Amino acid sequence: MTNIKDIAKMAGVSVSTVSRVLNNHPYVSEEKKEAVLRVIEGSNYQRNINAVHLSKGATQLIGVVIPFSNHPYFGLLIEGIANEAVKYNKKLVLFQTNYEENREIEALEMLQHKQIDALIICSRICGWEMINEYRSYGPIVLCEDSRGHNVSSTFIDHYKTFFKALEYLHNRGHHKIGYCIGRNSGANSELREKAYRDFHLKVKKHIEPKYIFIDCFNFVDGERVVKSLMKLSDPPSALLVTSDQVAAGILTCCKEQNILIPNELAIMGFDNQPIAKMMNITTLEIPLIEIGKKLFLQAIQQTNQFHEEIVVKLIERGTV
Amino acid sequence: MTNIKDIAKMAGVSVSTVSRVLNNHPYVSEEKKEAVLRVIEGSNYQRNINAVHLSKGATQLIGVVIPFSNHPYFGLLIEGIANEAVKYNKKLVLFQTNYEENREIEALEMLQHKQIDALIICSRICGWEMINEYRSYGPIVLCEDSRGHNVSSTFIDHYKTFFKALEYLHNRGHHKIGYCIGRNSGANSELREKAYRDFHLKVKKHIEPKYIFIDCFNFVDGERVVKSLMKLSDPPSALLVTSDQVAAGILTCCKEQNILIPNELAIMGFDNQPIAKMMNITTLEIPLIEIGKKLFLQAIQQTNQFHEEIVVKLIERGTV
DNA sequence: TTAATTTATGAAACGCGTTTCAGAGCAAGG
DNA sequence: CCTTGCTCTGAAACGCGTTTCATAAATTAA
Repeated sequence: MTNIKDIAKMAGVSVSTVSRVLNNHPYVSEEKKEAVLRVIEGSNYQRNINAVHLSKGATQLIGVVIPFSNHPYFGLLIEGIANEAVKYNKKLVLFQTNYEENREIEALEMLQHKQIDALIICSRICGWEMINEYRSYGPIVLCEDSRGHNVSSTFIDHYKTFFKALEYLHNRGHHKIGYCIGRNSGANSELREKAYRDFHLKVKKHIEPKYIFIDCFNFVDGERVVKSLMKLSDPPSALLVTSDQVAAGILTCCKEQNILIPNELAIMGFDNQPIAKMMNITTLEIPLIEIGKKLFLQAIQQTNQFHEEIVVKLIERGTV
Repeated sequence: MTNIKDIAKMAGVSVSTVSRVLNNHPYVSEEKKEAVLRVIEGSNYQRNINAVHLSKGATQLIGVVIPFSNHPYFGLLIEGIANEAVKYNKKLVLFQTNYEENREIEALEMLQHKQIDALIICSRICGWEMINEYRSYGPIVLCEDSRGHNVSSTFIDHYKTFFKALEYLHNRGHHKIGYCIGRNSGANSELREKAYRDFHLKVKKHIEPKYIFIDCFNFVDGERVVKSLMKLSDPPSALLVTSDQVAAGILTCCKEQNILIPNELAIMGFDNQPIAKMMNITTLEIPLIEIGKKLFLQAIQQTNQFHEEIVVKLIERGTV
C-alpha cells in the first residue's frame, strides 16, 4: 500500500505539499502540483480515509435514528434526508431502534465518539436529560418541537394541528370524535392527547376511552380498528387517524363492511401520502420529504440551533 | 481530552497494558487491570474511535445499497438487516441510490477506502465488471443470483418462480396473462421477462406487449394499471403483480370500478406482506426479513462466498 | 534440577493524513 | 531602498490506539 509519504518521495516534494494538492489548498506551484498528480495517477494510491477521519476529527457521516424502517412515514423522512445528504456528499448511518432506548443511546455514543458528525432523531424514546448529556458532542436535531431545549428541530405543532382538526370535524357536526395513534407515549402523542383533552373541555364533553385506538401504524391496523368500532354500541361518528396508511386501511375495511363513508363514519388522515390522494381521503398534509431535507440541513449547520415549524395544510377530500 | 497515553501515565503502566485492558486481552495482572480501570473511571477518558479504525483497518460499519427508502419491499429488507446488525454490534450505512449508478459507485468506493467493512447491494444498477473491480476490497453481498460471480448472495430464483406462477394461472384456465413490474431492466426483471417469454413459447402463444406494465412500485400505481386495463378491447384475464402493494392498489381500484375479482381479473401478488393477508390476495411469499438477515450474515462472513436460494411459497387466497 | 512453557509488561513500530509554524523568495507600495 | 505582504515549501507536531517483539519472571513438565 502506497501512502502519502511514498507519493511525496516519488514526486520529490514534502507530504505537506501532497496533502495540499489532495485537498486543493492554495499556494502550490503549478509544476509541483502536476508532479504530484502524475505520481498519484501512476501509482494506485488511495487515501486512507480513516487516517483522514482521525486527523480531522470528523467523518462526513450523519446518524439517523428511526424506530422502524418499514413504515412510509419514516421511509419518506429518510428519503428526504438522503436526497439532501447526496448533495452535500454526506453519508447516513441508520439506527433502527424499534423504540428500544439502548439503540438510541448507542447512536448518541457514536456522536460522542465522533464516529458520526451529527445525529438526527426522527422519533425519540429517551428523555431530555439524555439528549442534553450528549448535546455537547455534536449537533443533535429533532423532529419535534424542541424549543426551550438546546437542540435544533423541524417540527409540526401537533397540539395546534390536532385541535384544529377536531374543531373542523366538530364544525361539520361531529360530536363523537375518536382517534387512532401509533404510540400512546412519546412527545408528539402526548401533545395530541392534550389537544384532545383540552378540546373536550372546551366543548364540554367527556372523553370516551373506547374511541381511542393505539398501536395504529400500518394499513393492516385499520382492520382492527374497524372491527373494534363495529362492536361499540355507540360508535364515534368521526375518526382522526394519525397516518394515511391506517386511514386507508380503515376506509378499505369499511367499504367491505358496507359502512358508508363519510356518512356513517368520517375519516381524517394525516400526512397526505399518495394513497390518500388515490383513495380520496381528507387529510392533513405533512411534507415529510421537505421535513427530512430541513432536518438534514439543521444537522450540518454549524452555527446556533434553531427551530422551524412546518405548517400543516388541510386537504379536503371525500372522507369527511 | 485525555488519551490512552495519559491514562497509562496516571495508572503507572504502559500504553500497551492500557490497550490490553481496554480490549480484554489476556495476560494482564489483576492489580494492573484494576489500576487502569480505576483511572479510566476517574477521568472522562473516551477512546478515539477513529484512531481505532485507523489502527485496525476496520470500522464495524456495513453499507447497504437500496434504490428507495419509502418502499415496503426495501423497508422490510432493511428491517431484517438492521435487526441482525444489532446482534453483532455493527452499524449500517445507508446508500439510497434512486438507481443512479454514481451513488452505487460511491458505496463501492467507501468499501475500497475501508470506511465500511462490507457492502450489501439490495438492488443493483451497475454492471458485473464494476462489482468485480471492487470485490477485492471487502465482501460484497447481493440480493440476486450471483452464482458464477465472485460474491455471496441470498436470492430468489425469479425465473423459476415466475414460470411456476404463470403455469399456475394457466392451469386455472387463464390464457391471457399480463404482468406488472417495477423496473424493466435489472437482473431480476430480466429473468422474469425471460420466464414470461419462455412460457409463451411453451404454450405457443404470442406475447401481447399491452399486457405488460412497468414502473409499478406502490399502491397508487395500481390505479394507473387498472385505468390502462379498462382501455383495452381485449384485456388480460389474469395479472402477475410483482409487489403486493401494487396488487392491493389494483384490487382496490377494481372494486371501485366494479371489476369482479377473480372472475373478471385474477391477481397474483408477490411478497406476502401484511396487506396481502388483510385483502385476501393470492401471493407468492418472499420472506424479506429473513432474506435481510441472511444478507447481513453473509456480509460479515469472513470465509468464502456462498449462495443461498430462498424458496418461494405460493399462498392461495381469494384473488385467483 | 534443567528445559520448556506460560504469564506479564513495556518499548517501539505501525496505521496515515492534516495543519501549524517558520522561513525563503519575490512583488508591490511608499 | 525599505517595508509589507503575498506565495510557496517542508519539517515537525498532532490526532491515537493496536500489535509485534524482546525480555523478564514465574510455572510446569520432564
